[in-house]
Amino acid sequence: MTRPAGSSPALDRIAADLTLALGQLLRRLRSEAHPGDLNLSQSSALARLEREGPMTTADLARAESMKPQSMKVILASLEEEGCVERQPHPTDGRQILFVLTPKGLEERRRRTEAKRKWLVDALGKLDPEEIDALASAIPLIRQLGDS
Amino acid sequence: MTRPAGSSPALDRIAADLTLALGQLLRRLRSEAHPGDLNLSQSSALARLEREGPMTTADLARAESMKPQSMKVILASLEEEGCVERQPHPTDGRQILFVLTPKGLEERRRRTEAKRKWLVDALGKLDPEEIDALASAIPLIRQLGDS
DNA sequence: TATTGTTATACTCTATAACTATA
DNA sequence: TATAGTTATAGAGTATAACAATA
Repeated sequence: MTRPAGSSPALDRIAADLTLALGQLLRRLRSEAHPGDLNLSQSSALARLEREGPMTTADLARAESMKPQSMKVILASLEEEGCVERQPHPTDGRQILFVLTPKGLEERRRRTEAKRKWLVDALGKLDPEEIDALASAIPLIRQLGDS
Repeated sequence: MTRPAGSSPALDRIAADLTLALGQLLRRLRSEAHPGDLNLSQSSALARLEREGPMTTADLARAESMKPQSMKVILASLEEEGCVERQPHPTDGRQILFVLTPKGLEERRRRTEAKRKWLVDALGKLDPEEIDALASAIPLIRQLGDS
């Protein structure tokens, strides 16, 4: 937006700067959460179940760059609160599909509200072109995470 | 870049998408670290000392959105490895300034290398315009974190 | 008394290792 | 035997609370 294409600093520098900016924003976001709010991993898992439909622990773990044992803990907490439910796998008796419940959909909205509100306020302080530049970068960040 | 200004989706949607994308990239980055590598908080603290010069625990904690007690743990680990050193405050006997050492500079480079390399590779898969769009967004992400 | 830093303790998130059950 | 899931345990990272020292 503000800089012509081709004049990008070296990838090295971008990588370092992105890492630092990312870490800081995440710590800041976490510090804005209310007690009882969902953490990033929980809301990310719910969001993925909403986007992609029922998934197994192992598939969710892979998608979220986690070990299955770690994802199990997250799913157990979500299950206990009624945000997800188990569903037997149609053909493979070993596998268990997890499904997002209507309550899960609602809880995700409600218990990420404080972080969302803080971030929306922070975004509101940017210029429209800056917001647009940031919005354009989001799919790219997601693409990096999927690499 | 690819979308004219003014057509941004609601800030709400941007906030939610950004949060998810950041969380995923963070988990992915962490999973690429080698044993013994610095974590995001440690390297971020070192980077800040490099940029801004000697700082106190309390100032660093504020800047990094942490409690002073938490920052103390991070500084203690860095001090033990010789990455930072204490320096008495010239006028206030209560305060202790932390200074980046030459070794700290070198360790930060060396022990963030795996994460950096993975991210540089991932960036390399993007188009030049996409890299440029991402680079433009980094100062904005940093600005959000400072809000 | 207000502020800087420290100590002690606990909680959250994620990992490794060992085990069970189905394929 | 390979794979999905579970259980148990441990580690990293950060928080809260109580304390000490200087201002």
